[in-house]
Amino acid sequence: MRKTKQRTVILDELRKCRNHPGADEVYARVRGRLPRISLATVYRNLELMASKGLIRRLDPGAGSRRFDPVVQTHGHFRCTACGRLEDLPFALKLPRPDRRSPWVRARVIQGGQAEYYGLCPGCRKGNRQAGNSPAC
Amino acid sequence: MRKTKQRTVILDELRKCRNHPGADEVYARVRGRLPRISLATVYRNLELMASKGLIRRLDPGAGSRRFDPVVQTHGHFRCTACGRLEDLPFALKLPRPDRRSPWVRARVIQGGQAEYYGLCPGCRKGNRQAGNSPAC
DNA sequence: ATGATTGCAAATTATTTGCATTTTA
DNA sequence: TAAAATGCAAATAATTTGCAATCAT
Repeated sequence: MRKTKQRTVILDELRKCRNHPGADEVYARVRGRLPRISLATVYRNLELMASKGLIRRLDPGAGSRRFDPVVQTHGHFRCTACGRLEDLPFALKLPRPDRRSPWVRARVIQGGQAEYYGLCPGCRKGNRQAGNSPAC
Repeated sequence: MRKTKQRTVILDELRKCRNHPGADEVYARVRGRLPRISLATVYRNLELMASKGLIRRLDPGAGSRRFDPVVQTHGHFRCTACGRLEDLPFALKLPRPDRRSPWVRARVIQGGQAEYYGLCPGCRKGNRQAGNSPAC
């Protein structure tokens, strides 16, 4: 991974941000220092740095918004290779935020969700293609 | 909320799915029973039912993929009104999955993440617009 | 009858890709 | 000087919206 001006500034701006910004916001900030940078470069570098473990990508790596018929809170497992999302076979609950805390009192906590990620049985074995067995 | 054939079938198909499908997959399944349904109807109904608490929407409600300069696992809080994503001011860690479990042994668990969601201080007070104070 | 809901098509938004041109190591 | 990275524009995806027609209450 070569050191480029763009990469350096993107990482630097992201680090200055308390925001967990999206690519569009990083782009806006970086443009203040590198007016000729392109949005594609920002996308490419964020993904690259995330894949190298230099930064962290939140939200699903690919695909679309998912829906769950089960409303009750429960944990999930997401395959980073094929995108499959499944229920955990064991209970996983987040601690209820302490209502005494000023931070908590300043907002309305409606709920929470947690997920593990990694490779599902199929992708672990090598056939790591998106859309592995739709399995309904 | 009126009872329509489309709505009924969408919910029914979602419930038959162990998949946590996206709108596109629900659409594909529903079309088997209602060939003339439109994708827009599927999107509208999934969002509507989620807003009514009939089903659950996973993944961010709006906006784009987010990045975090801090690689170390930590929890987040997401505002459902303005989309703001912030770090929790307290530690939140998921239990390490039990390696004895066959389910766990069948996959590679790379990590996990957890978030609470609700209303941030600004949106709680009523000025619930997307993009409230970029705050960097 | 009235307002909610639909289908369709077009519009947005988010992200990715092809390719000729730099740039870094 | 070869491979990697960039900018630009065009291509995909994913999601939303306007609107006239239809349906549920």
